[in-house]
Amino acid sequence: MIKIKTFQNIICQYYQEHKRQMPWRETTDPYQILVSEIMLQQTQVNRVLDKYQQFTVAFPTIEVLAKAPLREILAVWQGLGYNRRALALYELAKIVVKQYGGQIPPDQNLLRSLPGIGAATAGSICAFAYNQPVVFIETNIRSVFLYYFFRDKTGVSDRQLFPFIEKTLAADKPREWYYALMDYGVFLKARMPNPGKQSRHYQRPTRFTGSNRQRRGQILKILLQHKQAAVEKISGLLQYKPAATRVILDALCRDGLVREKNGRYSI
DNA sequence: AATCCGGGGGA
DNA sequence: TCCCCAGGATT
Repeated sequence: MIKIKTFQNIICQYYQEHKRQMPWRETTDPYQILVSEIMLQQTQVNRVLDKYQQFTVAFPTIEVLAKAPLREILAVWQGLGYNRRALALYELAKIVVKQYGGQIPPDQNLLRSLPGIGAATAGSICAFAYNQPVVFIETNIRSVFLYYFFRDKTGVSDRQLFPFIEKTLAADKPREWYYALMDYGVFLKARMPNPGKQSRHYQRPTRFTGSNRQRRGQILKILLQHKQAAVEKISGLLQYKPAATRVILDALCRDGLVREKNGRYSI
């Protein structure tokens, strides 16, 4: 078993020489860090960079975001994927402005109670925005600990990993430490088969082309281009059966991303 | 525990 | 083609 100090030195040394620069690492504004964390959920860094800049320019504060029309928010989000995240962020902004005086709560449990924020994002915000020595895990961190402490093991649960994350945590500089861990995880995955496959929680990606969620994205894009439209119109543009198109539209309505009035759909 | 939810870059 | 990404919510 590798010594804790040795492990820490490897991670820190790598970080000193190869740390990645990102705009959200240059700020301590909790709102901007929140935006980046939501965007980074299941989304690679290089695809977030541009959207993050656009979004934080269009909605520079949480108060501005809370007052913005959903349509404008989704318009900026368009192309990033998982559009529910934009809606959740919007709802979160309204709650924070109304109930927390506009301050993003510096507390894991409070954060987790907010829409679109789970354990990983709550931990990230506490570490990166508030420099708290919290213990959390996400995909890059997972890979690092699987590689160094569970080599040749399979079916490893996060519960088994947490004690190691806690023991090795550089509690005097959690923000930098977690940046370093994540950068190292990216590095590991670039030079070997994904260690994440050793995780009990690993799931193979499902195909996207021809999927329901591809059509959801296409429908949202159409509705952003048209003020409103009936099922037949959307179905035609989509080249998809009207009945099936309606099923997807109704699901979008239930999610709160789309509205229906007198048979016409809009955002 | 399994599924659903977006979209794109890289191998 | 396949892989998988700073995950969360729902069932």
